[in-house]
Amino acid sequence: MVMPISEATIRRIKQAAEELEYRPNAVARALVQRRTYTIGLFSREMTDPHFAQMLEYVEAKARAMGYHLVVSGELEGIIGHGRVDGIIVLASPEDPLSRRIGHDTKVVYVWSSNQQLPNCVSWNDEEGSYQAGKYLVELGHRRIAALFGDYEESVRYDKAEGFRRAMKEGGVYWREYCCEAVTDMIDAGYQLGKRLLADREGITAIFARNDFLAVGAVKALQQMGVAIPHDISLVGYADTILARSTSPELTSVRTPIGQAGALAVERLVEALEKGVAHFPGIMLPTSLTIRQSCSPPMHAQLIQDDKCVVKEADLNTQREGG
Amino acid sequence: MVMPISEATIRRIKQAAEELEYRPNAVARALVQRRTYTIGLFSREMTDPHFAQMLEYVEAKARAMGYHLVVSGELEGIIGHGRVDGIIVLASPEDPLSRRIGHDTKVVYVWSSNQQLPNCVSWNDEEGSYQAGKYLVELGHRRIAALFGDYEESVRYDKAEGFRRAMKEGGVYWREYCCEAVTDMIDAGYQLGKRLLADREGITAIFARNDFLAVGAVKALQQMGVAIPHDISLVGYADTILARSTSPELTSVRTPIGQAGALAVERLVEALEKGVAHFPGIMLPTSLTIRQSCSPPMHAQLIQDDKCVVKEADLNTQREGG
DNA sequence: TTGTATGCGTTATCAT
DNA sequence: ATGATAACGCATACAA
Repeated sequence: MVMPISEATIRRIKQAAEELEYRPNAVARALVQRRTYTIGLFSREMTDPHFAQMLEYVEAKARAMGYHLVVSGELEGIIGHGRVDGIIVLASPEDPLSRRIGHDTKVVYVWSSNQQLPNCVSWNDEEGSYQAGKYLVELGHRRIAALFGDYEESVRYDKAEGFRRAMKEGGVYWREYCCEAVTDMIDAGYQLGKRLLADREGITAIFARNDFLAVGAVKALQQMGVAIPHDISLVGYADTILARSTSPELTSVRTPIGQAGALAVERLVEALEKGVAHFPGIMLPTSLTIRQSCSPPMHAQLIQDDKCVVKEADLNTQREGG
Repeated sequence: MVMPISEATIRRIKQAAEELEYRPNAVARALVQRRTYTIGLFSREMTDPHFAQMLEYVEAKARAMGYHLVVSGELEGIIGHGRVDGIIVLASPEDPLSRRIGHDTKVVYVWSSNQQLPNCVSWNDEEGSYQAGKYLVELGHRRIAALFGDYEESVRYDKAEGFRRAMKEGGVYWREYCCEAVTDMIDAGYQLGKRLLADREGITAIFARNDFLAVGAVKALQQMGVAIPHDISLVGYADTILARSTSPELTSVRTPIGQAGALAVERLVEALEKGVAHFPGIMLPTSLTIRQSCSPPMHAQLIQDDKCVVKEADLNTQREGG
């Protein structure tokens, strides 16, 4: 039974604590309370601007809720040792990596998904890519390229599917550009951009799977004297600082990663403090941050009909800029 | 006295531990050992690509040394509660903020400084800026602008001084561009770039205090049809991903922030495990990452100076590469 | 070699 | 309303 404590006593205690500069030892408290008030954040890529954006929100929200944040690039280090009360995992619950998390560990996943996954705060990259593709189609583009980079990354498939859906729905011609073993995304974008121009397919718009590829493509286009968006429009993905670094600045699909991170903290803490075992999952909308890298296709004469017949002369004109 | 333990016993114990899936409780260990094997990382700006680059190294090094990493944007949260064994502070030891750290807290600072400060892993932004300035002077530039952004940030002064030293030493004309209350560095760079062009002072090279300002300046230059580096050369600072995002890619002063972070972890752990109270401080060299945003001033007719007469023919030859 | 007691700093319980 | 005491899970020192 909890007894009320007199005002005077409270003051006295606080006074003494202040004078002695007493700070309760968090470790001892954690031991007896079985609560560390610490949450773990796992991520494979800390250098990614996308991650940095999220980290800021997660740290701020965790702090606001009275929790500390330990960051790690290795799962084993933070789980199973009573070091953290729960973890936020920047990976899909369906990722093989997630199998290494015991069912006793409270965890919230933050990742892209095309469906609501339990204990997962997500957004839909399929939808985001669809939005990008649809936007280009609605601007009037009839020959569109997608820069996907390497084949490996699983996230690519969602994006590829969304993009394809928009292309099919619009009934336009499209072409996908990939390459193997990408070590440098910007350079990959540059190489693919050059290949795209060399192919002379009369492409008037490009969708890039991420801002790195988009930025690389911008290099290729500008180097060949192709004007953005006049000659070719371009959409990036993730809306990182990179999208603001080119001129013109890039229209880019914005993923709600910051908000997702903050929500993940909220849900995790809720699970921790209210004993909620699972939550149904949250799907956050993606959006398109429209900047200056897209316009309707300006070479009206290039476009004869839906099938898009390109005149040789115009192509040459287009290449003169270099 | 330590007694040797038989091989058989060790195996037996390990076997049992494995079978029972025993994982020692880190909190209880921390309590009795008075060691949490956790270090704190304090930083004000987690979104900065500069920070992201450092985080990766700090986390990796800490993990490699058997330590965990808690990240916080607030100092008070991580110190004085026995939560961490020591902290790495991304600020100068001379920063007012550093006064809030008790002398009982093991701390290593990571920050720019023009002198070796105790318990501080640093690099010299004065030197870095000098290198950038000197590089431009040696390329033959005689009218150089510096983009400093806002007046407030203290780090600016080191950079300003280094730049000025190079200008004075080279005996060239220079001009500094600042603005007040910067909210968006890229935009500030853009605004300052436009102002610079409007001033029509015959500037042939620009030094920017950071990559954000540089990227903004690139926008302004390209928008006004000024060719980089043909008409104006440009040097950024920090060598972040932004420096690789423009075309041409930016020559940028590289600060050894990753290495500094790793070293900070090493020194901190050393202090923790060997009881080293202080270390004299480490000064790491800055360098210049040379890309394609700088060249000798190409407007030969503009430059009467005998130190740098460029022939028109050479200019044309040199431009072919682009 | 192996078992056992004590303490780490706090919270929670019980008795006063 | 307050003081004493037992856990929390582990490491260590000491006894067996």
